[in-house]
Amino acid sequence: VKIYTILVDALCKEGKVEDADGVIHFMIQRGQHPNVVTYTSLIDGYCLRGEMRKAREVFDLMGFRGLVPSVVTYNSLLNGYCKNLKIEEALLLFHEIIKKGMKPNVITYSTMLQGLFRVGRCKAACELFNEMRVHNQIPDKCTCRIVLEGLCNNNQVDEALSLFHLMGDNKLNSDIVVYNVLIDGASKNRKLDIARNLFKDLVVKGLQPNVRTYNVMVSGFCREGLMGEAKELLVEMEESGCPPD
RNA sequence: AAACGACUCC
Repeated sequence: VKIYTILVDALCKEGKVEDADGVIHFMIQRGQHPNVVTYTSLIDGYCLRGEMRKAREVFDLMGFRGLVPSVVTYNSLLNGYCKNLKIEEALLLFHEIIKKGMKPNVITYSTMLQGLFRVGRCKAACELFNEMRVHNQIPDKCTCRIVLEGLCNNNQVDEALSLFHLMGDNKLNSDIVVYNVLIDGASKNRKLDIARNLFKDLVVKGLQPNVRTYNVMVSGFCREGLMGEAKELLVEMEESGCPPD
């Protein structure tokens, strides 16, 4: 079952969901019954393609077959709803997890947070962000990135920055991805001065800008028509051993 | 642990 499941998962990740479904039928014929992990992989496959109806069918089918969805199963389906902006379904599912007596984990919360931010429901997102600590789910780097990006995408760069500073002296400060998120957020909100400061700041902290950092800065400059500065950065990329892609 | 969340452009 394990080896078949690995196959199902790999096929799903390549978008070959119908092949994966075929493998599952084959498994059943052979008396090798798919388990929760197998079905979860298939659900994730459908979600990645935005086929939420099919994903839901598989989810329900699991139930009929007497399998109990795990928190990962819920997370996969939740992610599908969030990515496809079906926020009401996502919220329903989120509450269903709790009703079933399961414990949402940090990934559940992060996924839900991202969904709320994507539809512009910042207030609800921030409340959820507070609520997760109450339930002893400690936000990790990934959660923080989602929240900061969510704020930036909703024209709340200043709030994102003060939150970033509040989060202070932990691992976030040495996370280049967080800087990428903030720099991109600032420049998209036409606050290039802030972006420039963040860029300086990360260098001061001894962080190495990566290709994405530069891409974000360069497009920021271009957006404002500052082609000179954009070119300077391209040169800097070559010099610092990080050639443009 | 065989399954889930994160950064630019596309």
